[in-house]
Amino acid sequence: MSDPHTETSREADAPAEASRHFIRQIIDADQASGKWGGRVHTRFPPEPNGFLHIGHAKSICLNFGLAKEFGGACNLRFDDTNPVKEEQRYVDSIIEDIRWLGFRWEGEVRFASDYFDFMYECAERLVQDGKAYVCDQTPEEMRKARGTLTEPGTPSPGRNRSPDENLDLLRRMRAGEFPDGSRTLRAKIDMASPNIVMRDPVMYRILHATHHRTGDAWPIYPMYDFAHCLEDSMERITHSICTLEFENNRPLYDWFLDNLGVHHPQQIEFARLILNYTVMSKRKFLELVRDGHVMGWDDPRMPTISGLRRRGYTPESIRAFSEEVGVSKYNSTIDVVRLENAIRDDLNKRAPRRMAVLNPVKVVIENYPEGEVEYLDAVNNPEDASCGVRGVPFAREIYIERDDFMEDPPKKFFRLAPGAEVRLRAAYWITCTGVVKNDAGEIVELRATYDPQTRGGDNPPPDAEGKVRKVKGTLHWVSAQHAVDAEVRMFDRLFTAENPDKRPKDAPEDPPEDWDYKQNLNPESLVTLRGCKLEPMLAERGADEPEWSDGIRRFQFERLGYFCIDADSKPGAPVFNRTVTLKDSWSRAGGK
RNA sequence: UGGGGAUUGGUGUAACGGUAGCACGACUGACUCUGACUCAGUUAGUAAAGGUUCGAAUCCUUUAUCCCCAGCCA
Repeated sequence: MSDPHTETSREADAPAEASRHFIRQIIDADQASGKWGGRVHTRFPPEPNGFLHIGHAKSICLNFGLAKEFGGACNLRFDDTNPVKEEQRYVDSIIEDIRWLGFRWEGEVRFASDYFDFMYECAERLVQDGKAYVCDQTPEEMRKARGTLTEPGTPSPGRNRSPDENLDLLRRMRAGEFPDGSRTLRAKIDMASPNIVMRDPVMYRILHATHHRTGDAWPIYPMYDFAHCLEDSMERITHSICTLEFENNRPLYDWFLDNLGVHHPQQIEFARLILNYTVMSKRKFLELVRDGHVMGWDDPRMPTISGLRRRGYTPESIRAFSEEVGVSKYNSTIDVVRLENAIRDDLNKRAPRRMAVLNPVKVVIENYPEGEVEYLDAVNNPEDASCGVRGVPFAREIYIERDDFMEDPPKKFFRLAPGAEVRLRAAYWITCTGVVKNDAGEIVELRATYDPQTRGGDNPPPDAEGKVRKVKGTLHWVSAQHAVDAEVRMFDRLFTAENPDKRPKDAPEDPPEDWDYKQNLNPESLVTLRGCKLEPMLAERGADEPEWSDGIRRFQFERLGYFCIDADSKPGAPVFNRTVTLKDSWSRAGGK
């Protein structure tokens, strides 16, 4: 039962040593004062109008994580108050993503639409109390009457209607008597408030739309500000955690809750996650998918949870990342290398090593007997001895990486070159003895000799003077006759600019409307390699290959990076996705 | 120009009137059958100016900069 994956997942969270960020401190204080009777009840309230992204993952980890940490509970509740934008398929994908991230919610999945009756009752009560009224203004009229940031608004004519008249009108709205957009129900607060949110906000709008759950039962739908606080209240949420932009709305929630005299959760705002080299809005995701810049919402280049999953990210790495970036009210930008680092860190410990040659060049080992094959033991994971070894076939003809050979190498090039000796990982030391080129001058084959005394990659015995020969470089390789062909998709960041939304200074001036973030798309974000050569173990699941909790098979291709098997794979035609490269101080130093 | 938030090394985040710490990055070096991992070391910060105090990142005043709000979206 002690499979290495559950162990790692426990380590990945480690809230005990985690920093006491400001929300933890608030809860600490509440627990100390007994404010909620020791209760901690949070919720994650997505709108089912798109796929979840890494920013949501941070919120999910926060809400579910806090509940777990304080022995409380966290609800999953869909904020489905706008039927024209919401769909069941989004509900399904969101549920899948949260489960995949490893979180379980309290009770059943909840929906704002479950509370529509209650919300409506609340609305009638506010009308009866003279605190809400039906407004007949058109959207344009309402906008003009709202005033500006510096000027107060002017009251709607409907503002002084009697409660009885308002109640009658509201009931007729609810009965479906009026066309879309003809009337609204508004809270009677303060048209001169410096906080525009408080200038008689709309509570209900008329919308004859079919809702994905309530069907045609309702011709009116509550607005977010009115609905959301009541949903939290209904569920007796203690800590209602949301992003910074809702800070302005908090006084309005307070107003609704206090005037209704219902359970009043504490709202706490934190800064949403911003990552560089990517975009993070549903509108842009939709656009990238629609225009074919990516293959879909789950394209491995997308920062969606489904995209990261397909890319090969593990739930553990995303949870660790979320914890590591912290929680504050400062609008900071996180470097994507932090995310890449999180997945490297996890996969380094857990991913079995395999050898794969992506850009192959053949090497013929001239002094190795023709027709002979031997199986050499290769370590599956140097980080975890319990993973054991596997047999890798070796023969006279092998493939190595084209980049691992240079005819005229610079200093400090530890790989293969004419006359140079290198180690083949887990196999023999070879020395390059020749280069075969075609008429175009391209290298088509390398010739080499091997040293039988280095079998397994070991150092050869000392020579007559007691000196031991050494090599600096170790190359990965694959036996030509045993190699399995594969397609490998090399993903890179989707945008070349740190902030894709920012117009570069050298962008053409006119017409300025012509420029948008898509100009920053990275044309090389996907490079598909075909005819890659894999060691045979990669073609089938080996006995020594661990089972991943989500069924996705992930590997380290030695010296290259981490890769996973894509769902596009077919029997005999495997497709791998590159999750992330290994850190490479050679190329960083300008080696390549 | 109204209101609401925010500002600590390159990046992110602690310190809550008493030694500015941690992580990531970068740079050195060690180790190495992955130029990976690991290990050791170096680097660099309180937005500005005043004030209170024995003592200020922390309290006060002023300034600067950034973010959010004028949907019948959430």
